[in-house]
Amino acid sequence: MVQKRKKRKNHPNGLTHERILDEAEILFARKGYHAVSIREITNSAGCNLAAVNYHFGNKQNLYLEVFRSRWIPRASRINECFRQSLAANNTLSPAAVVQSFAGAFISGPMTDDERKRHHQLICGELAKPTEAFEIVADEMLRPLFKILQSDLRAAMTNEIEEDQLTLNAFSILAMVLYFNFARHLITRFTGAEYNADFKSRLVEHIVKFSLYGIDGEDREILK
Amino acid sequence: MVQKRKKRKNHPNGLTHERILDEAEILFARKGYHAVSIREITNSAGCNLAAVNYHFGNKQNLYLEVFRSRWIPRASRINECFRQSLAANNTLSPAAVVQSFAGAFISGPMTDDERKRHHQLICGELAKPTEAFEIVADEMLRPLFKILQSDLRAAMTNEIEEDQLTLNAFSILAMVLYFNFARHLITRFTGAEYNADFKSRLVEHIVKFSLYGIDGEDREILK
DNA sequence: TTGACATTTAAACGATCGTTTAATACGATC
DNA sequence: GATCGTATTAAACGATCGTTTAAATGTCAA
Repeated sequence: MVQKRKKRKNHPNGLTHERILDEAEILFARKGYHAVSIREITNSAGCNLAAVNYHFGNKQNLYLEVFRSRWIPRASRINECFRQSLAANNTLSPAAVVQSFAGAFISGPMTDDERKRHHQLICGELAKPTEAFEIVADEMLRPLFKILQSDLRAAMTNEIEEDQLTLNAFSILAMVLYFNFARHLITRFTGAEYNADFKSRLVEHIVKFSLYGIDGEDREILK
Repeated sequence: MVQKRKKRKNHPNGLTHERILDEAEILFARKGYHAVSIREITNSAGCNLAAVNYHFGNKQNLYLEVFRSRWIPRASRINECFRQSLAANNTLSPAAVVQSFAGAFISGPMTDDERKRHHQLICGELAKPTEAFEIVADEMLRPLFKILQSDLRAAMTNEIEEDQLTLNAFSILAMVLYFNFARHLITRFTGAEYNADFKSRLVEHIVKFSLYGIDGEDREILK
């Protein structure tokens, strides 16, 4: 259960411990916790069935470890991307905040496969929360949400109530999550591919909609 | 498997066939398809294990029947509520469209338990789509979405491109679904109860945000 | 009342689940 | 090369899964 100093000459790609986490994430993201068996994971990882219980104790803990060692670090990269993208602007406008936020999630620093896995995992937790949701909410969502809120407040010219600001931030988050989340609903209804063009259109739309609502089209945006 | 003319004097509350559907919906909504066993359902329904396979063939088909006989009719009530709420206005404004739409989903014609079940079921399908998603998308979401789109177009004064209109409708749908969907995320971050007051605030917010974005607070809305 | 059909029941099926065990293989240290 | 702790393995555990079967029961029509 503990590895201190040893290395194995071992498997073609990486340590068993890591291979299990990789395959577990892929399968949990694709099919959900209960639809994946330990045997399925260990077969994909090319190791023995008992390896999961040896390295992670049990299935539930493997699932949590996927979030701790895979999901959270990737979420940090999104946050960092948001932060840097916002810092790149010399003026702090609401448009810049929303654009940086949406861009970090929709275009972001990840490959498409990574992003898909990432959102499918959080999606499963939003749908049927387990203990993993505690990790995600406390370590990622709440800090991110606070930052979005304070950045928005700092960027806005006119006064706004705290409750109103919170709801606005939720609405922005709603669109960002939804456009990742309900991706196959959107492609089904529009026929649009989720390529670079469409994603930048989405970001642009979210910015406009967040600033001016459904009539946002006609106005100037990036000041 | 077939019932033509018979009636049983039977069980305290209703026919076995219906009791199974009721309990199945509750459990599928609460825990998800794979986390619920047939034995759990039949125990809750107070009937024999084999009743599910007798009445519905198998577990998967019971799940689909929950959507066909429970979810879809309730979704139709939401659509009807939206339609009537919109017809109650004498003028067709974008605000009226969004308000009717959001109101139908968030306040709507259902009890809170019903609405929770309803959204948890669709939520599971959005997260990990099964065959049930085909039913939901074709019989409910697509028609509803078309209506929202055409109502929006009819209500708007200035010209707008079709693609832009589609994205606007998606954004409205995003907020409506999200504020039901991520309910426990919102209560966790805001501490607000989902009571009648908060729900009407949500509807009001969605209307304002959809019309004027994050700066919507200061302007006149319902003309 | 009897025959035909619908429904319910108890029991068992084989398959697969998560987990455990005990033996073996390996790698670093002495 | 012997030793010790780590890692991997094959095998089995009991539990539970979805499904099936065959018998019992209930209900209506004749």
